[in-house]
Amino acid sequence: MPDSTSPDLAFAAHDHTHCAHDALERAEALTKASGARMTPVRRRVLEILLEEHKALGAYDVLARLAVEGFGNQPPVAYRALEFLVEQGLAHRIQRLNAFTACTHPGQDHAPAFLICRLCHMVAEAEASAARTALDAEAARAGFQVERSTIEALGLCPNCREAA
Amino acid sequence: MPDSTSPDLAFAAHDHTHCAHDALERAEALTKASGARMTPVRRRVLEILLEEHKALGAYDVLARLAVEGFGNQPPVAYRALEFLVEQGLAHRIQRLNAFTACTHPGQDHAPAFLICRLCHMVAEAEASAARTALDAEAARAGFQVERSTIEALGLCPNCREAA
DNA sequence: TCTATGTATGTAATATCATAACACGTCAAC
DNA sequence: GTTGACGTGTTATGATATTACATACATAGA
Ligand SMILES: [Zn+2]
Ligand SMILES: [Zn+2]
Ligand SMILES: [Zn+2]
Ligand SMILES: [Zn+2]
Repeated sequence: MPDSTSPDLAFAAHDHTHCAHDALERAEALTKASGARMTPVRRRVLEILLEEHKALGAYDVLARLAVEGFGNQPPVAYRALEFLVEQGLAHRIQRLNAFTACTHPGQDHAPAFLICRLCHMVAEAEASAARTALDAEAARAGFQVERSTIEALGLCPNCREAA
Repeated sequence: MPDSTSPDLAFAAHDHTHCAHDALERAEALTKASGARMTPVRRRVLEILLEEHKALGAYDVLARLAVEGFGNQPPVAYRALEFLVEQGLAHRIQRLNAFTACTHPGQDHAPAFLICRLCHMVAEAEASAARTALDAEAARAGFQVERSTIEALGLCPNCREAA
């Protein structure tokens, strides 16, 4: 996302090769800067997630890794995914038990996710207004929010038009 | 919730026996009115969920059912839970892969959930403001929201005070 | 009443998602 | 060159969820 006021690019036609390549470069730079180690497995998992704006299950990722000569046991995938999530390079989608590459690495953010129920594309959306409303409502009950999950299921612009 | 402007009772000290009994009665009335069949398994599952303001996994529910002479295979629990969710008598908490009894059956609602990370209590909170913000942000991306999940993890008033 | 129909329940088998525990390899610090 | 931190690989297991099929039960016609 170029800035916090324009909608996410994921659903729009775009040069995805560039989009993915760019995200990977930013990831390399970020990990280098933070001292985190971007190893071959981790890089490859990120590349796999970046292939499409969709969410992949850990076992889908694992299958891809396995045929490429990496380990083929679940922890191999889960650990790399966990690393990416910790580094803010990927997100976990609770609703799908799956993971998606972050489209704005480096911008500290807690987005909402827009999940198309037809084509399964996933986009990030600005969630600060929704979070503010949620935190306020929680506060009325004396509850202190630490993290929140905001995920929407529906129709992306493309599938909506097709229907 | 007495009305949509007061916070959820779940975290507050209250006569829970009455709270649960009342919810069960409303559930009976609602299903009767709608023609849905409140069978023994389904009623028992709702009673189990109503015992506490917490979320229970399907297998926890199943274990309880099994010792009481109901079936002891997963579909027994999952089907009853699915029924209750469809009827608006229970909710699924995505973050926990678990289910909780609805505290306002009959009021058509799509609440947010407040999940205490210490005592594991779950309360419902009014989510319309957050949803409105989310829908608006989604619309900017051309996305049409059909359902959304809003769940907050944090500290309930009791645990917050204790800490 | 009998029987047809839809719905609920029970069960077996399997699929899917996730983690614990331990062994081994690499690399940098000392 | 030993130590310690970290990453990877593997085994085993645990946790969550669904498919498929058989059986029981309610209720509505005939
Ligand atoms: Zn992101
Ligand atoms: Zn779509
Ligand atoms: Zn109560
Ligand atoms: Zn608490």
